[in-house]
Amino acid sequence: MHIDVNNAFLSWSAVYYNLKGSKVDIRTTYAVIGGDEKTRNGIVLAKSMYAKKKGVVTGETLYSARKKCPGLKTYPMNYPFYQKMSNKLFSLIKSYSPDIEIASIDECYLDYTKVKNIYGDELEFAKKLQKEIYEKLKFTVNIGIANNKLCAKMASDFTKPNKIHTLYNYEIKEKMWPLDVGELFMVGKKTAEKLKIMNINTIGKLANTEPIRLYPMFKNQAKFLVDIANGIDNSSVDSSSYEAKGISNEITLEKDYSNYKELEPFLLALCDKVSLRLRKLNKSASVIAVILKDNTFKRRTHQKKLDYPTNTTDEIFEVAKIILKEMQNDDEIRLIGLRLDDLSVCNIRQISLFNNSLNDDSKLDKTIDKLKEKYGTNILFKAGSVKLKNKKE
DNA sequence: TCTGGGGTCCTAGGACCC
DNA sequence: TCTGGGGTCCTAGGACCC
Repeated sequence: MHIDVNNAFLSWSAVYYNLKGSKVDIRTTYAVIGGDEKTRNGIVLAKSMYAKKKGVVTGETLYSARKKCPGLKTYPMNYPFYQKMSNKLFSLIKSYSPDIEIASIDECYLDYTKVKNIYGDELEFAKKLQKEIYEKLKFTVNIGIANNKLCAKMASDFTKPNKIHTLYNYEIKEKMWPLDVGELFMVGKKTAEKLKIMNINTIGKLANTEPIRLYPMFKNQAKFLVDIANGIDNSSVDSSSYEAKGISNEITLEKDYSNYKELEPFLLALCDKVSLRLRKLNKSASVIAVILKDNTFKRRTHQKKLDYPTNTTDEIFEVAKIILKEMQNDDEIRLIGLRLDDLSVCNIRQISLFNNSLNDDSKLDKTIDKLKEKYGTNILFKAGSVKLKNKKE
């Protein structure tokens, strides 16, 4: 089964406002959860069914959404509350089976095969679960039931909200093949465009294409694409706890910068923020990457692999500065980001790359981390950095 | 008041090694 | 007398997801 929260951010904000005593349920109004336009974050993150009916789509600018839907109300994102609701949802589902794979903040897979002999018919169980989620947590979910994860995921997406759909192997032809090829999970915009050029417009058409025909355009992806169009997926529900492979933070700047020196304070703030997250995970990173987006929205990344993993703010910043310098050109920079990869639990201390002394920044970092935990992340920040707004810790 | 932020995985090319 | 084959690691970019 694939369990998916309907309009997650919007539903959860609706729950939040209702808990705060609001008489209005924003799910029944023309509403979106949107970024802040003043900080150049003005896009739609989630929409109500009403707004959707007016043609509002996720990812579009608030400006464009308002043109489609006059009177549209926008509400800010409340990530800490979303995380709480997410945890409650998964705890509830886990009370029936530990065999769940959390796919994102608002969706998970449940391996029902292993508990079917306890709870019985899957459709009946899904109905009960859906009802219980609504009664206890006050939001609706879609549930997809199928023989594998891919088909369950496809099924949960059929019609919304508050629906249960099945997509058993024998139903693939009838229920999935007529759909537009772009609807297929893992077929994004670019792939759909290429397939349509080849006159492959539906999932069914893709399912009945010889992989060899796709090979020139898709190389090793060819067989995969035909497989998923046939509903073939042998992956299992992986309930092992999630471990990040890399962590990053990025910020859209309040204006474009062409002077790279002026970007350094932002870079330092990012190093501070990401390395704090890294230390909270008790990990070190050995790949440091800087991400830049220019005013034409083109992204560039550069990275460096270190000889030893590190998690100190200063070391990461020193490397990041070098990378930033190497990336310098005439671009007008709109966004800057920092990513740490190749994470390990290795805590072996090395002699700092940039100081000849054996100074131990890790002690300083630890002390600062503790202060931040106690008094809030904004209590202390590096003199050379700028204050970042806390969106997501 | 134009266009977020956080992730994963794959590919292709170059350096380097034997 | 003219140029292999196999392998790893690193980097940059692109595709996908929510």
